[in-house]
Amino acid sequence: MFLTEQQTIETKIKTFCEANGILLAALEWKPLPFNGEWGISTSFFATAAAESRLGKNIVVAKRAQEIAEQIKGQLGAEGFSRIEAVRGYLNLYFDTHKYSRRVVDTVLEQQGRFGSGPATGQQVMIEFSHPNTHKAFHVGHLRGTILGDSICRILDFAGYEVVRANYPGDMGLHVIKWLWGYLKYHNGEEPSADITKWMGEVYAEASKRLEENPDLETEVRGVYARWDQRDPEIVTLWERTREWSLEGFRQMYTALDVRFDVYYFNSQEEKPGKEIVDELIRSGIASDDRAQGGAVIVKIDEFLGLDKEQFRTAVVLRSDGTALYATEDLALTLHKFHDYPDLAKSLYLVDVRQSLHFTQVFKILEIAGHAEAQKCGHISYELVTLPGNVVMSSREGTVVLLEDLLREATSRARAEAQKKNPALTETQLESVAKAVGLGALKYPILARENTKMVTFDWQTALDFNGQAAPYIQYAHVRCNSILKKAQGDPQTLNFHRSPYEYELNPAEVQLIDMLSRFPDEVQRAAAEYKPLIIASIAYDIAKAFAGFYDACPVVQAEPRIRAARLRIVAATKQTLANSLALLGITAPEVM
RNA sequence: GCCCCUGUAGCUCAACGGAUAGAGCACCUGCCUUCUAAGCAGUAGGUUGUGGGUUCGAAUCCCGCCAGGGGCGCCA
Repeated sequence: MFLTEQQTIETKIKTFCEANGILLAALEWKPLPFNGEWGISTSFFATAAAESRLGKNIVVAKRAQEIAEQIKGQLGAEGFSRIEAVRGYLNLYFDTHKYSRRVVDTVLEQQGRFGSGPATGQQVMIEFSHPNTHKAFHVGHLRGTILGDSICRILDFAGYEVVRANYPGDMGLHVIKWLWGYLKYHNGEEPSADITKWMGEVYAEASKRLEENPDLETEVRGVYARWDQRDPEIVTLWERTREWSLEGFRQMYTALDVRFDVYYFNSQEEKPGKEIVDELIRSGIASDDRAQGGAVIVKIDEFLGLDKEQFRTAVVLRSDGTALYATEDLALTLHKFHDYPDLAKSLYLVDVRQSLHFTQVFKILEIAGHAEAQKCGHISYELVTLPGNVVMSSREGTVVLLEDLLREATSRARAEAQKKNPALTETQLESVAKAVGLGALKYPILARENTKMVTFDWQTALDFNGQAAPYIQYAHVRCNSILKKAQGDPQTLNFHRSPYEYELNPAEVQLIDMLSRFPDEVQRAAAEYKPLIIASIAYDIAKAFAGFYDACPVVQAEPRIRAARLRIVAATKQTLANSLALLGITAPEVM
C-alpha cells in the first residue's frame, strides 16, 4: 500500500551505506508487528553479522542497532508519520488516519471482490468427496467434502479457474455385497426418505449376515459372476440402485451447499484402465505374472534403479484379470487431461492413507511417458475418528451419519436462536437454524491443519460458543443491526468518504488492521490449500469487531465519528461475509 | 526394516526463520435501562516431547532419540 514510499527510503539507505562504507545486506521489508500503529520494518542483523564474519570485533545485536540509528539520523520521515530505530530494527510508521481510510475505502469499493486475487489464467482441477454408492455417508466423508469445497472456493477467489470433480465408487466388492443383500432380504423395496442412510443400512445388514454366516460368501461370489457376465437382471438392478445413491448424494450436497462441475465413475475407468495396463506390459514397464498365478505388477524402484525403498512395487491388475482401484486411477488421471487439456494442475484430495497409492500411480504414468502426470498431486488430510481412536467404518457400524448430525445441529441451532432472539419469524428461524447449524459443523473441521486428526464428539460439533462459526456469524449480524439502525440518516446514505480526523480508538484501529490482512491471507490459503488460514482470519476479524463493538458507539456517536464508523462497520460486514463465503458458511443478516 | 504424519497452557488448537509463543474450552472475578450478553473486560495457567546442530535470531530448518497414529504385491 505504501510501496512508493518504501522504495524511496530504500534508495536513501543504500546511498548512505555506500557513502559510509557499510556493506549492506539485502533489505527485507516486513509489516511491523501491529501494536496500535501500522508500519513496515527492516533489520540490520544480516549486515552486522557479515561484518562480524569479516573479523570485526563487534556484538551483532549492538552493531545492528548502531547502524539502524545512524540511518535513522539520515532520513527524513517523508511519507511516513515517524521513524524509529529499536533493537536492530528500523521501523517506519504510516500515518494512522490515512492508512485507515485507504483500507476501509478499498473494502467498500471492491465489496464482494475484496480480498480476491487477479486472474492467473490457470485452470486447476480438484477431485474431492468421492463417496461410495450403496454405502452410508458418514462424518468421516464429511471432512474431505467440506475441505474440498472450501479449497475450491479459495482457489477460485484467489484467481484460479477451478474445476470441481467428483469420483464416486459405483462398482466394487461393496456394491456386489449390497446387491446380494438386497435381492435376498429386501427385494422390491424402495428407499425411504433418507436414501443414503437406508442404502447404508442395507449394506451394514449384508455385512453382518455374511459375518455371522460365512457360507453365504458363495452366494455373493455368484452375484459377482453374474455381474461379470453382464446378467441383465443384475445390471439393471445395479443401474437402478446406483441411481438411488446418486440421488441421495445430490440431496446431501445440496444440504451442505457443495457442488461439482464434473462426475467421473470408477465403473467407467475399468476398461480404459485395463488397456493402459496392457500397454504397460507391452512396453516392459509392468510384468505380467498371471501365468505363474501372480498379478500384474510394476516394480517401480527396480525400474528406476533406486537402492532404497521409495516407490516400491505396485499391483496394477489382479491375478484373475479384474481391475483394482489402481487400474482405474491410471485411466482416470489421463481421462481428466483428455477432458480438460489445459489443466495446469490436477489435484486429488484424498485421505492420508492413500499417499503411497497416488505417488505410485503418478510415477508409473510418468515412466510410461505421460508428461501430464507431473501436473498431478495428492493433497492429503487426516481422518476423523471417534473417541478412543476408533475409525469410522460402515461395515462395523461405527459411524456418525451425516443425516443425523445435520438434523441434530439444525435443531439445536433452532432452539438456541429461538431462545436468544424470540422476535424471529418462522421463516427467519428456519434459515438461521440452517446457517448456524451447518456453520457450526463445518468450522471446526476447516479450522484445523489438514494433517491433524479430528476426533469427533457431539459436544464440540455442536458448540456454538467461542471460537466457532456462530461467533463469526454473530459479528456479521451485529454489523447488520448497526447499519439497519442507521438507515435514513443522510450521513449514512451517501456513505461519502470520511476523513477520520478524530482520534481513532485502539479497538477500531485493531479492527481495521484485521481487515487489511484479508487479501494476503487469501493468497496464502490458496498457495497452501489451507482453509485453516481463512478460518483464523475470519475469527480474528470477528474478535476485533467484538472489541470495537464494545468500545466504540456508532449510532450514538457525534456525526463525523458516526459517519466514519458506519463505514468501518460496513467494511467489516463485507469482509466477514467474504471470508465466510470461502469456508462455505452462510453469513446471516439476523440471528 | 523402509516411508509419511503428529507431539506447544489442565483439555482442543493457533503462531509467512524475527521483537514479550497466542486463542477457545474449563476454573475464578466483574459487566445488560445502551448498536442483540451467541458478547466484553480481568485473574490464572509454558523448560514448545527430548538431545545435539545450523543461524545474529529456532516452536518453525537439519540430524539422532522417545512417544502416538498411519502406509508398505492383488482393500479402497
